[in-house]
Amino acid sequence: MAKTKNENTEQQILEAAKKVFQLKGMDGARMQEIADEAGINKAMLHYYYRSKQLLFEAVFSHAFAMMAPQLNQILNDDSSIEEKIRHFTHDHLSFIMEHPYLPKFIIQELNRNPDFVTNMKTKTGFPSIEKFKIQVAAEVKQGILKPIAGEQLFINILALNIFPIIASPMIKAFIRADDEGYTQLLESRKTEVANFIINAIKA
Amino acid sequence: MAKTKNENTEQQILEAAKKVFQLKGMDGARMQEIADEAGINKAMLHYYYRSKQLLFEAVFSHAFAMMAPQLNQILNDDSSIEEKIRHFTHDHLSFIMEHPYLPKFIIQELNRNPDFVTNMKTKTGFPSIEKFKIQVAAEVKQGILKPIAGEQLFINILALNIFPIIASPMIKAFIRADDEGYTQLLESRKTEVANFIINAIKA
DNA sequence: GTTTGGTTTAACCAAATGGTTAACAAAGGT
DNA sequence: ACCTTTGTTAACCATTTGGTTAAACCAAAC
Repeated sequence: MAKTKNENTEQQILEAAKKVFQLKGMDGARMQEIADEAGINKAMLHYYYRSKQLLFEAVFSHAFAMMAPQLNQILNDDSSIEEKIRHFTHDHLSFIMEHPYLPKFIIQELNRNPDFVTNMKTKTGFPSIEKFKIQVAAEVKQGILKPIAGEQLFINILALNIFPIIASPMIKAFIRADDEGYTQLLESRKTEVANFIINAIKA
Repeated sequence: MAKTKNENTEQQILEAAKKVFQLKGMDGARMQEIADEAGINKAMLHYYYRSKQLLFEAVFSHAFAMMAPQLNQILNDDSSIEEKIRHFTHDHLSFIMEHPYLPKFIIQELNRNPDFVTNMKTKTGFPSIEKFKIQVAAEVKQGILKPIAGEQLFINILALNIFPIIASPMIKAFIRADDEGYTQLLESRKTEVANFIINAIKA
């Protein structure tokens, strides 16, 4: 059997599909463009992935799988809330600065088809917020933190980290920054966001 | 001239286009669907708006025009930073809770075509952050606020308000809330977000 | 060296898409 | 009454879209 090229091709298709889907979204992506990007015939896409929908789901799952472990870091780690916040904001912002299309893509496509999240929840490794909520409640009771619900704190952390990435074109316009200036602004946030949050919640 | 229906029709088209474009985005929207939604013939869309692109731009401008005044409230009002934050977070979150598709739509389409923001910047009424920056610097110097750059504070305010709306499907999944539970969570944020921010920055 | 079975290609297809056209209807102005 | 302008419709059009097919290709098994 001819196996020389095949493992390669399937991977090449996935890489090309990631590129195109994450840049243009499901609706804006064209199978022909993915084929061109992969340097192969359009029929090959269907040979390996049957349909646009299935190829898209492969890409989406892959993208989601890259984000999930990051979240588990803050949700299920054993350090204190303050330590978690300092580590997570820094690491996570560094990560999405290098993959800005990941959160854009996931959030956009989840808005397009909210039912999609149902599939995700069944998958193993889907982040659970339970432990984090208990920990926050405990530290509030101990007087370490000002009263706050774990959900709200979690949302705030994500918001402060992710929003500047997904809304970058709009924010760039507001603050009149070029790409370099904006990168520098984000660079500052790697430490400033943690200070901001901790000031907000520390008793 | 036949005017009986016309003023009506053009508006009906715009309303239908808003609905469809804001729900599905430029790429996902179909001219036929907009025509159906408006209860008219597809040719009428082109009669009044020439092309999909121009109809889309009409919708986008309209959407942006609804958001801009809200931002000018926090950027150019004359009250103190603390007062601004309390008023803005409450009013703005109330507003986007009633129009959740507005920020989703604007951010999604700005990511699809970042050059689009250039057109917006030239329009009158495009929010400027200058006054806000000066005010923040002044209050920091007076010792009212902890040191923070105006841009960063502005980003944080927007992030805490807007992110929970645009990422709602994802967050709903994380915190395992149904629609009602999520609405309640957002309802709390109308006052909690202001407290959070003010705790973070007040000296 | 021929068979074998996965791989790759070019040509093809039906459906959908944005857009156009030509005819028609309604309304005013003269 | 007649003509012009504006609004509306149904039929049509070229192109693009995701998807299919049948034949060619090619490395290995026999």
